[in-house]
Amino acid sequence: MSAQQVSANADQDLSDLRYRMRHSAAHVMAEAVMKLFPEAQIAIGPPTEDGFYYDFEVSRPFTPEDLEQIEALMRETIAADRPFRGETLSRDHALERFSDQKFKIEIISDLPTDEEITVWSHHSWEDLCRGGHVDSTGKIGVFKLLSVAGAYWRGDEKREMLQRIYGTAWESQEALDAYLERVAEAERRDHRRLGRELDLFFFDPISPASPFFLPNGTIVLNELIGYVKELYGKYGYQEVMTPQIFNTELWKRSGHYDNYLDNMYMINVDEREYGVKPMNCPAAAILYLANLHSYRELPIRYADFGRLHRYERSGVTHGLMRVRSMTQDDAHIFCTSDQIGQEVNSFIEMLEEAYAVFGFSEMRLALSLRPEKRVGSDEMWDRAEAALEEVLETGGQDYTKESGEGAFYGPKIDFFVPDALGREWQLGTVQVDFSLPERFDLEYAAEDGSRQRPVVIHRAMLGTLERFMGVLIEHLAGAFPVWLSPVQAKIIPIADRHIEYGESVRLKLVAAGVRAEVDSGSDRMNAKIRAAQQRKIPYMLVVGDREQEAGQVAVRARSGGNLGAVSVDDFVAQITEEIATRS
RNA sequence: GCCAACGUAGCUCAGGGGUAGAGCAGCUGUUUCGUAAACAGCAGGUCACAGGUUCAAAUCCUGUCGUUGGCUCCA
Repeated sequence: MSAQQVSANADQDLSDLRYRMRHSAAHVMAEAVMKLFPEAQIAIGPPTEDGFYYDFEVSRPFTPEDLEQIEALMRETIAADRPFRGETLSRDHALERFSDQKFKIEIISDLPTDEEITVWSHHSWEDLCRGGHVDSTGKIGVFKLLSVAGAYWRGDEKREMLQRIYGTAWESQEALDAYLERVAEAERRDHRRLGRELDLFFFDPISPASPFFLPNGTIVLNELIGYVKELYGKYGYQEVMTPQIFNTELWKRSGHYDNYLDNMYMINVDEREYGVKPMNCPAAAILYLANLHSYRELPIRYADFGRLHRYERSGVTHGLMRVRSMTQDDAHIFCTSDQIGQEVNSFIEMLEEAYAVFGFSEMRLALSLRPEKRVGSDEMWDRAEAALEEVLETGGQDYTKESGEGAFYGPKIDFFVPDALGREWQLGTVQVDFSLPERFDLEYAAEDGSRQRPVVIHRAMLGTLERFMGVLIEHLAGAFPVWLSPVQAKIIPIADRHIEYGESVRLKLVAAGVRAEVDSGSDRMNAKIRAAQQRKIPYMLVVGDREQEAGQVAVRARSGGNLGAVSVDDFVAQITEEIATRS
């Protein structure tokens, strides 16, 4: 066996141990809850990525004091080191055993009749469970209860709201501490905190869930857009601009009025009803209709950075990650069905080029296939799904197929990237649409002179730019590469007599297109350096007598350390190169 | 939308029926300094908002708004 295999096996053993510990901890927690709340109805309690939870129906919500008591009881059970035992029961026997537990009865009743029913117990407490436990409660390791949250029974918002207790369990105190440290680090990377600290954006209740971008944040956003536009030049897109508000007629035609009205902001003016756009696609269709199109023109790629507004239910918004006012690097490609493959391929190529620049390596791809409720013929779906799948297969990317998850109008590929806490967010997406061309009666003149229906591909590369910026901030912990940094170089005069020289350095940098500022305050150099470090400014240029004398700047990098003095011209050349190459 | 917690100065937070507090940031002055915090002073508040209880409410109660953690949702 190779060393690699040994370590792979060790990883497997450890994750298996954690699974069993956490699953066991959930049982022990449920036992403790039942002791304190004998009337509790217990639902389910699985292990998770970092811990475990268990859902309960109780007469009142759990308090922090309850959690302490539950923890104390759990410690007793763990200290008593009760062995876990499994047994197989008949269906009737199981129903009888859990006769006062309505959720368990529902689970048993829903099991296929030929399924074996197993019960796992430690000491006198038992739970319906397919198994996967440590040998005894003493082997549960180090655990901690974390929080209480509401959760619907069976994830259905029409069913009972249960109380879920989250906990975490690890094989050692060190592993638990490391986990808690990871959580603390994630908090330090939280884009909402960094957004305030770096003066990027803020929120105000006057427009809930809608970010206000300060000058610094606007620079980052505009740099992102500038980069996307650069790629658009290379990949053959044309930018367009479309209105913000449309007569309801448009939304009825596009299907949004029937399918998306709950998420739209509606306006009544002159006794007519208008909708603020939540998506750009219908406007793209109107643009397409403005002219007759020949097959020779296709594919037509219209890029639209229009601002969108969606009413998101309260409780689902989250910093920049889920907002009500947003901009996407959205585009609509009008092409023949034969061109779907190459268009999707070219899009993914562009996306990978861009994501590599941002250092997103943990991307996940999902291919979402036809849902039950859909438009278009089976033959069209066959072709579109096959086209997307072929692109993924030939591209060699890992991806998961998610059946039934496609949009009603066509299949799609989504690109997910995790935030600081490991929660995944969809950024890029590419979606084939058979519906829009039908609804808007889009046509092109084919080679034989006949009128044909084009296909529309909706695609967003960075996706919603607000969300992209949020994920990017967490990914970089706020330390933007030079090209994205709001301030690229901070000039730090050591004493007041160096301000004038510092200003001359600034002018040279600004002339070269560099965002540079002079810190002309009366703080000591050390304090100015500290302030610049905290702002995560990539370069600090210290100027004192020596530099002024020699026409130099003493360069300090954000990453720490004095890089020594170089001539102003050399520094300008170096930083402009770094900006131009987005390195 | 649902369950829960939270909302005090620009930020981070203390205070919890009887005069509104700290640190950082800001402003003013002094200091002019060589690679992560000089010193002093000043200013800063409808304690989210609206009702109620009380002699008295930032504090207790109710409602509203917002935020956070989950759940549900997410073309």
